[in-house]
Amino acid sequence: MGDRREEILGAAMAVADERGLGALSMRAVAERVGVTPMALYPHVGDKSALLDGMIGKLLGELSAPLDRDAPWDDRLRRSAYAFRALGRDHPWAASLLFSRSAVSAEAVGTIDEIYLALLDAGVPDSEVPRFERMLGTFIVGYAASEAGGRFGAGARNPRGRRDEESGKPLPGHTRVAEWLDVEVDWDAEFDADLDDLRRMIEAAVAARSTRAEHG
Amino acid sequence: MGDRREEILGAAMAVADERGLGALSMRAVAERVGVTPMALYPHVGDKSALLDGMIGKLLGELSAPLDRDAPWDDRLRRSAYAFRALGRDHPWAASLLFSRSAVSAEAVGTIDEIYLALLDAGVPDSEVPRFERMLGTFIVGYAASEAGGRFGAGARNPRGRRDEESGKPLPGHTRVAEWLDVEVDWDAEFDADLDDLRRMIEAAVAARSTRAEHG
DNA sequence: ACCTGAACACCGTTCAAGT
DNA sequence: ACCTGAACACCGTTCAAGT
Repeated sequence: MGDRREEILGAAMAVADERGLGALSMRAVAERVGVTPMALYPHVGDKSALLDGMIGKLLGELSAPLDRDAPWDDRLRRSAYAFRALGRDHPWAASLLFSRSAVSAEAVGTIDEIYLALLDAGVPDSEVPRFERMLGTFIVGYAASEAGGRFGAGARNPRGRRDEESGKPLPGHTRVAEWLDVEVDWDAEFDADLDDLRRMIEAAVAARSTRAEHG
Repeated sequence: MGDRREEILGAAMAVADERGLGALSMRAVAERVGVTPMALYPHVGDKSALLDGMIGKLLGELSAPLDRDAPWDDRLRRSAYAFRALGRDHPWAASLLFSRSAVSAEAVGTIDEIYLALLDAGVPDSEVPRFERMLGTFIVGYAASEAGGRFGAGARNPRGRRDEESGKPLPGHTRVAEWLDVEVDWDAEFDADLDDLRRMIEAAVAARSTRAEHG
């Protein structure tokens, strides 16, 4: 039934993996399936729906590692890793994750894991959705930055202390110049960011309980 | 000289603003300028270069509000607002910000403001670039989520306590269910997120100075 | 129910030619 | 130096027709 659909989505993902999102045409997918372009439409809808289907399938395969006995921050970290790995294995997905809110529909299992981790951390119920959105924004953003090239090498350090074109002085760049030329370990940076976010969550919990005591 | 180029980039931005990125074709831009499609190429390069030029121009216009006497967190907040406003006024830009590392080249003034704010906050020089990337990832991600629909309404709360398709239980969703149906004030959420990030920065500074005392 | 083939209205980009 | 016009190799999607 949805068998052919699954085959088509798989073919589309393979095309995107191998040749990029720009080469993903209905015609290319059809050729890979061994069928005429028009034969795709009854199964996956038009191209926009095909893209939705692709990220849906991808997120559905994102297995949430249970292990509910592990500490909340380990579980959170594991979910973050899984997401980033997904963006690394399928760069075309990173940009799509922002535009298709279908995200939530299929990633609902992973989002539930994050809710549970935040609850275990002591985040009040009312704040859990916001923190999930915040962490999700950062994690998806990090994956998209890597995949898309926002963390471009070298481009960050304008040679010298002023912007070449405008001649405007750049005192901030000057002060941290020595740290702009170092090669960045993106795995380590992601870890450091997650550490800071974990501490942020702990601090939010602590602030809340302090307020409760004095209130 | 670059006069015509500027005119073309302006026309391209107008087309994208009015009719979306999907309707941005070389032909549409050319028509708006009152010229043949091929006349664009010497001035802005091919379509990929045109897109680079568009976000370059946009980011160049992002005026960094100086006011260097204001507290560091106010300045940081103002930069964050400016960026989000940009994504709101030009939704097509949000997705492009991840893929084009040209970002940094033109936004270098704003990045310098953020460096200075972080330095004033007491962040050690070596950590400033990482925190800037982290904040930038979140801010651009937030703008992209809004523009692209990742923060989709309603889709977040699977009706009931289980995923309809798989039948898997969703205990996290169940516990926070009442907070998933409330209408979100995205301005307030952005403010709350920035507050938490500010506290995160303060905590990082405090942790560092404590370590220095005991070391 | 599922697929094909021809056709339509678009693309980005090339090339040779015009002034 | 700057632009045009015709052409090429693509797109997504329609429609009527085939089995």
